[in-house]
Amino acid sequence: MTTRSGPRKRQPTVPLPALLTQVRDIAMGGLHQRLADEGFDGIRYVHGSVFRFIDDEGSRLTTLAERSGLTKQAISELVGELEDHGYVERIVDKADRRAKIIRLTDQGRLAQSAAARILADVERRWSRLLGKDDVAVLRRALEQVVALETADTPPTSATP
Amino acid sequence: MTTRSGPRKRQPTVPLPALLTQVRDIAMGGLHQRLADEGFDGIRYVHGSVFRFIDDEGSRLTTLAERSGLTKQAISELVGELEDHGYVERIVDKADRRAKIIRLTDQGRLAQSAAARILADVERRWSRLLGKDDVAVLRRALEQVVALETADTPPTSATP
DNA sequence: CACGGTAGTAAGGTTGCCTGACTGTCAGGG
DNA sequence: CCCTGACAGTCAGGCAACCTTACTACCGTG
Repeated sequence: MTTRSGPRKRQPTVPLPALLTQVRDIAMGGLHQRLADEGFDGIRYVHGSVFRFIDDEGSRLTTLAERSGLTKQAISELVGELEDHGYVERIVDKADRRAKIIRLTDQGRLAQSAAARILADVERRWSRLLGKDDVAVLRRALEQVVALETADTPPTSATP
Repeated sequence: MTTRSGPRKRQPTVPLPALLTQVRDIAMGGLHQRLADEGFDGIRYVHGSVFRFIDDEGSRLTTLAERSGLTKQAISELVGELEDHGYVERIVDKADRRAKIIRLTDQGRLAQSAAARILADVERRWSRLLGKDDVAVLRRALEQVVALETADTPPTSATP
């Protein structure tokens, strides 16, 4: 049975934050569904913080933490999981033996580009459904809000 | 120390889900900041699921759970917290003594309309910053995506 | 070469949910 | 009637995704 919503009173417009969350969940749901379909196993929403922020030559844990706005411990756990699934590897930095370079494996690179491709597909699909211009405006508007309203707020994780 | 992001390689465009999350967090942050400023104490993000879905005449726990997509237990805890802060009250339904009607107190109604007012302000502010039309398109696009992509997915919480 | 700073790890706590099991109440049929 | 299945809500316990505090190993500089 289909989640009866019952008769809503009040509530003329859906609050914007709720809309944003719903749309994000739709996009993320589609992304991870298709990643799983393509055989990329064990990738969870949160792992986006690694895939999104890692450099091609690899990055330090600390760097990933700074960029994602998470703590080193949080990132460390995510990296550990991705390592277990073979998407990244930790290699000791020979120039600074305190540090380890987190680097995508070949499989990791595949997953990363698959994710990018799928998200591009999602945007194209939406362009088809509601018009190319509207989706372009959507994206631009979101980017501008972030640019204008971010005095100095660290990014709140959020996966690709 | 302003969260040095370092030189990003790759990543031509910010992934859409990340943008959506960032914008939502900006809106929600502003909302709760201003609610706190206006003296509405103890309201947390998650409480939105109650304020958003409760009817003016009050609603049952089960109804709130269905509408929000959360479990009865989760909603129950949120309601308990709001009750502690005086925003809602649980009254036994005389027609069905299994049920309790969750109803906003006067203070709760104040908070609810303050939230609506503040969110409207946020949208107005963004209209000023990036053009009325763009924000209108933004909203419409989000609503359409939800409408078109939601076969039968229960709403994922998301606060007002 | 001592010492403050940085890279990463370890341990444990908090938040926001969930599942499963339970109590009390309702309503329809035997 | 009252019995039984369904429903409203609560209780207990668990898990995910974070966080803070505390530590060890290594770096570079004076």
